[in-house]
Amino acid sequence: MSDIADLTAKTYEIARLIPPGHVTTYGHIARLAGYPNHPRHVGNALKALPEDSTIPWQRVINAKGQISPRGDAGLGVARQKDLLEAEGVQVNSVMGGGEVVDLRRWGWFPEHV
DNA sequence: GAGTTGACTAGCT
DNA sequence: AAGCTAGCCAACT
Repeated sequence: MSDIADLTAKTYEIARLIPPGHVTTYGHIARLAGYPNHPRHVGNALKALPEDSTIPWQRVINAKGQISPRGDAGLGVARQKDLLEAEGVQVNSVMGGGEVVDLRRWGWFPEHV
């Protein structure tokens, strides 16, 4: 079993632990999983999820608190924003089409799980 | 099998 | 305060 498969599994496992109404970052999940230098793969693992997955991928955003775009003209971003707002997370629109969450208020950053 | 890409970050300018 | 650079490493071309 490769380390990466382990990280992918832990990414999903940790994502499920994020409480509704909170968000965390790619880098933090990578750290909790024990792979502090692999934040990119966390994103890669999440983008591979099917749309009807039970994993709350919408609660994972980047370290700046922004919803990362994926070159689909913002469709995925809009869907993610909807899901977060439905849980009570405030998502602020930024000029240019970006969406941002205040990590000081909605962030979930446990030391370990 | 080498080069490019990316749902990232931390640090410097 | 906002933007750029370097570092990172698996997946894809």
